Amino acid sequence: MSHFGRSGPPDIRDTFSLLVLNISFRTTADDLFPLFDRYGKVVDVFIPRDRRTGDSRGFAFVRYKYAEEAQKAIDRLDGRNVDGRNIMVQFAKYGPNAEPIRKGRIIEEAEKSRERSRSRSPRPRHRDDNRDRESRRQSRSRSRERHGRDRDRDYHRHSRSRSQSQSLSPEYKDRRGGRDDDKHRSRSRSRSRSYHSASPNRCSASPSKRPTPHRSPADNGSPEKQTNGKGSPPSHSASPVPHRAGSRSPASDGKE
DNA sequence: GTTGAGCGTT
Repeated sequence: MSHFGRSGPPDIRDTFSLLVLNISFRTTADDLFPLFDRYGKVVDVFIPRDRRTGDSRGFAFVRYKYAEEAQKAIDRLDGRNVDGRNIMVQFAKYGPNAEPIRKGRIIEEAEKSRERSRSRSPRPRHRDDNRDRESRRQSRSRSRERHGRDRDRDYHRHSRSRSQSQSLSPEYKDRRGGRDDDKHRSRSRSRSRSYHSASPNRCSASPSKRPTPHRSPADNGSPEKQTNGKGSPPSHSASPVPHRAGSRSPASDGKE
């Protein structure tokens, strides 16, 4: 029972994946198994680890055999204090193979055909009510990236095209002299996490609305204006020598 | 020893 995630996925044919977030970094699958297993039949528990360090990322995946048990576990374990941290249990949105998951269950072709006219609603009894989930921590930490686990992906992204510089230095913004626009740009601090397959319903945005607002051509024409106008690159520093109170020289360094 | 948004492996 302690070999979760060591032999790969056992069988995700009809298993419901639950995503457990906000778990302690010390929490292991073995610790979550008894907690979730008491509410239903847990098929497997997996906690993604870091490739470099191998530490837990802070979230785990619990696969249930039945959705009803999974839902019960969510309602029971969601917001529960585990290892000193309030864990958040919810249905997984994406599958291990980048497959879309519906209510924690991987969408299969067979099921899609079945939706033609079969079960009206698998669970029409209750709806996802945001009772105390809304009380989840609003204060999102400013530091989304601690070590840079997305660094690998961003690294490649930068190589392709960094038209939209996510990290805009304040100095660079002053150079352009357009702070107002920056504010708007700062608003859309989307992580730009383009998944392989996004939900169609969510992508049903108006075509007229441009998802990627390009900056005004005027800004592009004169992205930066140097007061000197000489065209000196900003990389060059204007203050070469940081003279100190007693500018010591190698020639007269004999005395302190 | 630390961190704290999110979506997964043999």
